[in-house]
Amino acid sequence: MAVERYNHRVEEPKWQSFWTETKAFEAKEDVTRPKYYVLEMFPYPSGRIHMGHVRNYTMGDVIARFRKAAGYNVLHPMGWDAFGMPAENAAMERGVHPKGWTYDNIAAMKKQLKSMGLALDWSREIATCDPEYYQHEQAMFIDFMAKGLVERRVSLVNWDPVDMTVLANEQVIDGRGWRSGAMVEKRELAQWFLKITTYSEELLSALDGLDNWPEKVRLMQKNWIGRSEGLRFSFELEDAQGNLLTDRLSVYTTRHDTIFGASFCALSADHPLVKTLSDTNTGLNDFRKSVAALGTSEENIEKAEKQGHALGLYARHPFRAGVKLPLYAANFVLMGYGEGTIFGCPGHDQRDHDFATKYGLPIIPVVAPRGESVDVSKQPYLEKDGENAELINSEFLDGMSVSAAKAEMAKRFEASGTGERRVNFRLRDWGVSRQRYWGCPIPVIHCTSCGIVPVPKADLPVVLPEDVTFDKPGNPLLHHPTWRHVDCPTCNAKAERETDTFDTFIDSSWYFARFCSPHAKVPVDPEAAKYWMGVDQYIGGVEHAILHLLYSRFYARAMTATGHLDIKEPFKSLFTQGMVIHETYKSVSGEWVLPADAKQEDGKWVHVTTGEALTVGGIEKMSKSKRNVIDPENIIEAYGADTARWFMLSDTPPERDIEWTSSGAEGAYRFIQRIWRLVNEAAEMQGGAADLTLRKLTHRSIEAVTGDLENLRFNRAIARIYELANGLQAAIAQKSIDVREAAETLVLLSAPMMPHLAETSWAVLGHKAAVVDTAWPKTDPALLFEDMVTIGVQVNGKRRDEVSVTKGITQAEIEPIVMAREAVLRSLDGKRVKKFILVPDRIVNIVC
RNA sequence: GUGGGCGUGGCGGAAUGGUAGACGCAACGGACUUAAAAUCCGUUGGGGGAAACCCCGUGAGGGUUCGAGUCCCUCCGCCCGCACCA
Repeated sequence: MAVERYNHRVEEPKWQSFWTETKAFEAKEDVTRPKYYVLEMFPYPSGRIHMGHVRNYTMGDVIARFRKAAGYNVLHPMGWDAFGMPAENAAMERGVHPKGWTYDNIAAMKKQLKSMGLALDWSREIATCDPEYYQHEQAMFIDFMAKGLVERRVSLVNWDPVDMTVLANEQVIDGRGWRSGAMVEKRELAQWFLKITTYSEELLSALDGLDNWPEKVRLMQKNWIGRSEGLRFSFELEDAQGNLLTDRLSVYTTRHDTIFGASFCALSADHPLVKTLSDTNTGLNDFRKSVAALGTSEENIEKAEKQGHALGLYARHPFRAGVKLPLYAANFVLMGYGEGTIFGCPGHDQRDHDFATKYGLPIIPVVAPRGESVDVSKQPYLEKDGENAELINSEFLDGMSVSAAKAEMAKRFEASGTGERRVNFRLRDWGVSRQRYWGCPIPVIHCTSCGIVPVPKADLPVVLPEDVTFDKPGNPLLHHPTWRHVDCPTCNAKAERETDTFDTFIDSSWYFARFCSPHAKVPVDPEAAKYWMGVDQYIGGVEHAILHLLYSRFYARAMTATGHLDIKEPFKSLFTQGMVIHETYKSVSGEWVLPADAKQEDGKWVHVTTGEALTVGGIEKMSKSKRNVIDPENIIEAYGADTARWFMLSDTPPERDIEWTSSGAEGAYRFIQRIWRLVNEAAEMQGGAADLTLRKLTHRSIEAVTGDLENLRFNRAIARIYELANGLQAAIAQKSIDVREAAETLVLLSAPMMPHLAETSWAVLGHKAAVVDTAWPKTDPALLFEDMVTIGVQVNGKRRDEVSVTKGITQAEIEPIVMAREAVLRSLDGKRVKKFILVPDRIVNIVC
């Protein structure tokens, strides 16, 4: 009798309601049980989920369900990264209020996430735009201030002219704003900074302990922090007439060994000395402007020639009396690094070489391969360390290795008090002021007599006013008629609120900690955090490798320093999943065409309805502009959440990009129907004989799937489940085998991936308890043991035969068996055996 | 430029230095059906052969090893990060 098809439209909502009603995934602290905290990067409430969300949250969900079944007390929460520019853009474009827009989006996306059947603890839901949440952010900021982790200073900032706000260095990509894509300008503004550089050294060294982070992410953070060990020292300066000036020129270098090869000094166009000189030097002033106009984008840097402008001043060589190094303002020296100055050693640095060649400056070799000569006239010699190079033309350094010369030079500068060893970092402090409305208000007040006054904690939260307008550019908070006018908490005089809001990356830098105690009156309840933190498995996109993941590591330290947390590394294990990609097509006129409208005809791609020729545009990340987006809601409606989940996990390893294909989705759907048929057939079968082959397959499957899920190898786990299903199907066909264990195991092993089908199937198999309350299956070691093993037989490394032998067979035992094999004798062809190699239970290789 | 990753059938991809291509998709052949869909059975890296079986094969070339997709060297190609960092 044919079984009715599995109807996801009935079954999926049914089980989703069941899980909600039974509070199946609500987490409670229980110190008697091991905890497991699994977290996916929470979404920005854009309004609809996309396939990237489906993939991300499916992976986390499989881990959560698997760990729960395996006996862990699982915390798997969800929330909303709800502040940010798109809400304001919607307000400006459509006249809706950011708050209403955001909460509508949250409601819509929550409904969609629920339709995925995620094992989430919704009782812990948080939204960062909720004063319940951001009041704690404000309180912690005040604590950070007291701890010296906050600074307000006027600085050159990255100004995004489209979003009309400041961006952090991390948010400027190729000279453009990470969100708007507009060329970033430099502006001087008073800004709030979080002193992330306090932890430069620690954020770097602690990366070594993050064993379960991708090497790639650790390297990216390492390069971003950018530690270098060098020497800072200063030159005496003189004017064109040789008069000693009172100012000295401070430089930072990592190549102090090459000081005798110095032939010029270069200063950033933004260096204070250059600025001062340019006030009375129009040529220099023009040069400064041309450098500023060039920008720092990738193309510009590649094209830009080294350019300098002589300052008419000279630095006195510290070890060679009478040697004078001309000073230049140069376009390749950055003000933001070191001292904003360098001494140029053209013989051993590519940029310095370019510059010296252009301006006819001396190129003096001071390092050479040991015992050899070197020609640096055409290109610099770049040996930086090792013992195979020696110093030359360098007086007291001659003959030393590079490292020995550095040490000697550092010693001499330190002895004379004109320099010191210095560790330098590329990492800058985190500018967090944003001139936006839809963000967390910065809880300070500006008073003309008291200066900066933090808002007293009793007055928190500083709530965003809702009656704002978006009719003019800039910050609506600044335009609000009354909000910013307050009395100074200290002297009661008229004062003004800070109208900047926080960078939204602050919101996401501690939400994982808030999930431990989302309703606590303090930012984080210490007992709850002690139990749940850190996150055992964090999953998200690699695009957050630096921004979010570095800020969060800083925040954990800052919160620990202020007593809000007691853990320095928030994410024990990190996994960065690949993107969801899909084919693209373009019409002759250059418009993107929906993949559904493209078809192949005589090997050429044409439009389904118009017949117009199409070009294949490659398989790319799903994006609206390329019209290659597949809406998860449609897929879930048509095929069900289990199909979407199964597809996302099948075939492609989770760290790689996965291509969405309709055939793949249909394949997943067919497999669901197939399991359904197998389960129903198995449920109807009575008795039958135990079959050792099936039982061994069953237990090997448990073993393999368990290991694969522990290691996030979802695609392999799925391949194992297919094998078990194939074995079960073959056994059912025989009609005389007891298939119950195999069928039940199939259901339980696939349950983390296809939870709805698993629940229905489990009930069909006669179980009263739900799968979510059922333990992960256990292996029987006796069934994992194989007494026979098939071993390949090679002759001179080529496979010629295979033999089935008892496991653990010795060479003495197997040799006569193998040497009697016809295929082996034929391959040997009468030649004498030189060597007989047995790798136990693996392979035999006969060398002749 | 620099740091990292990757290169395996028509496709996605398996493979602790030990029988390359598990598993899936697609394709093809067959069964069932009036027919189609669904389902089931089978074939599917290339070449040779009636078959047994043989030869070739993991980007290219070399090396280490009894044995290399895996380790080492050189080269080619693709992808990602950073980018004038002194």
